[in-house]
Amino acid sequence: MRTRFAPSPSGPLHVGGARTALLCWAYAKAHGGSFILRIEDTDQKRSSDAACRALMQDLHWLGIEWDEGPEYDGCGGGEHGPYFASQRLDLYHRYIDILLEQGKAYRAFEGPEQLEAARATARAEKRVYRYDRAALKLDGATIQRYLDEGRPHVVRFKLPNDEPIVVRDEVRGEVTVDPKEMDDFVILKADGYPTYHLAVVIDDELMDVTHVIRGQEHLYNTPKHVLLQDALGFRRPVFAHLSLILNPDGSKMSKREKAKVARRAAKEYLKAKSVEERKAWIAELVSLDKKPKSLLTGIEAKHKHRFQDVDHNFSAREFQSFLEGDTDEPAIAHLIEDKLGIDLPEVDVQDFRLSGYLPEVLINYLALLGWSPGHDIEKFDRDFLVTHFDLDRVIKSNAKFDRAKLLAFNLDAIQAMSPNQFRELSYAHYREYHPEFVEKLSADQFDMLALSPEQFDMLAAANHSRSKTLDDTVKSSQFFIMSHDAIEYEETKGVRKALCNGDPSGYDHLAAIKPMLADLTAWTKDAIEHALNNYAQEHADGKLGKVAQPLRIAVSGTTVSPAIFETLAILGRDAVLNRIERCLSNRKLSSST
RNA sequence: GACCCCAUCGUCUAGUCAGGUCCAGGACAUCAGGUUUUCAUCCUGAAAACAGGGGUUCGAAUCCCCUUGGGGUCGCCA
Repeated sequence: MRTRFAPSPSGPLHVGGARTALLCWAYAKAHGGSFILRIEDTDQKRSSDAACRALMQDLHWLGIEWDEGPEYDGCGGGEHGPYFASQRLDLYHRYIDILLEQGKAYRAFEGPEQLEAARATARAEKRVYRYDRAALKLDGATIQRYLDEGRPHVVRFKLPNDEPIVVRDEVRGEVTVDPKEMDDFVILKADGYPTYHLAVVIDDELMDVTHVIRGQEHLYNTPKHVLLQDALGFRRPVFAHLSLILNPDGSKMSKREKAKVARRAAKEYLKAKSVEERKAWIAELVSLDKKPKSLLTGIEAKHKHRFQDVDHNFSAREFQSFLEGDTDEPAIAHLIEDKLGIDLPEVDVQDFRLSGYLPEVLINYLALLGWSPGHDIEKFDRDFLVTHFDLDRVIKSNAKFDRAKLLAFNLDAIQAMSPNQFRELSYAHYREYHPEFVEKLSADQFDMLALSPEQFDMLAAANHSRSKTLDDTVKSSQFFIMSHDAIEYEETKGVRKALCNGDPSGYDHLAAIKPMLADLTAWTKDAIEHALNNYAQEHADGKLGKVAQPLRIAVSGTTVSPAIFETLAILGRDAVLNRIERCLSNRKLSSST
């Protein structure tokens, strides 16, 4: 048995697509069959090589390996190629000719504008638009004349009769469709490319695909495919239509979700700004977008790893229309994300990869979102999927994507790692997606740090238990790599309480601890721990919190950091003393005002 | 709007096909306690659902019908 995933390479791989691919793969593997990747690049305008590569990268990252298809890092190959629809044009035309000859299809000369006008009229009259078969009534001489003139035209499939079409679907049972609900659909476009319907039917037949597993949005296409298969004398594969993945608000999961969040943040940010400031800000974003991605640094560097359809080069006007909600262009949303330092909801596989989710966790969660193994089992790996997956437990209803649950799964997986594993994965992640972080860690106060040394081990270890994603450390460790001057002390209740309350106050403790730390013979975690514990015992009723919190604030500016002993050890003595001093002088500043 | 699909805690689901063992089980989220040098973890506990209405049946979350709600499709996109 053979399954296939047949995406169009027109954008990043969406989690919905990833799940379809996953379940196709799992089904094939569970039944000892082959899984095929076929690129359905029949839309010349929207397809791109970059998108295709990105797609394969994402599938590969997820561990969904195709036995046949385009070759990529050990995947692909096979005897049924080519695996790009765009390279199979002659094949499609062969079948088009047959259909034409047998009168099962016909040429139609209406242009897109003409059809759109007819649709608009139908809409205005509250009618359902169906193609009126005008071209079918053309006589042979006219058709010949049009062809001689070189008029652009499409080929339409002629619906054979009025018999209801019954499609057997493995998850939904029998689905019956009245042909009156359909019309003579286009199978060959004016540019000579087939439509999806024709390509998919021919490719599935020629590639011996036995099981078609795809999203529910294709359910309504199935009768068309079945009709085509019958007309061409092809066998009918088994069909299974998966339910959809929805946003938390119930809408179909899409780029809209990102746009919504980015738009809200941008509006919030721009709210208090003057017209001039707004213009300047937008101009800056526009220029940022124009920069070649390879030159971006720092937080902008994330762009490099995020595949986007094209280099857009937005104008200020396009930006405006995004803000007004007229477009949901993800590239603009990401520009805002990077500029404002906000987090957009992940919807594409690459988003999750960049956010530091583990592929095996995403796979687990995605599988669970369309299938259930029963027996209250919900944590499982690839092998389990392959041994247990079957179509009979595929879920019929749509599911909302719950990022909180995914995060919880990711946390569990990270906590289950050995310290070594976590360190290695973290480092690989930083190097790939946060090179500036690694760079700074190895410079500045950490001049001793290169690749594996204790300092980094300590940082990883100190963050392991508090990480939900591989990215968490980067986010929460910024204070490590900041220059001392850049540390700003938060003006929050917690900070004030820890620093000012009590007698002695946090400031007093800091002042007392500073010389003690300066005199420490060895700057190690154990030595620091020993000294601070002793101090707390003698001067703070044994309450470590009394000294840990002021220290934490002094070195990080906030009340949150890894465990204090480790934090100080990683930071190094000079940095710690320097920052304590800064914090203390800040006291003088605030008390004088 | 037309056609089609779907319907158990806030969310994902088990249970539905073979009606009783289900005053409905698990997970995430939430809330309350506890552990902890902060955050995050971790531990304990609580609250939380068979969409509504009709049937069928001794008996229905499970079968049938209607209503309601949600989703999909209606492209020379896939």
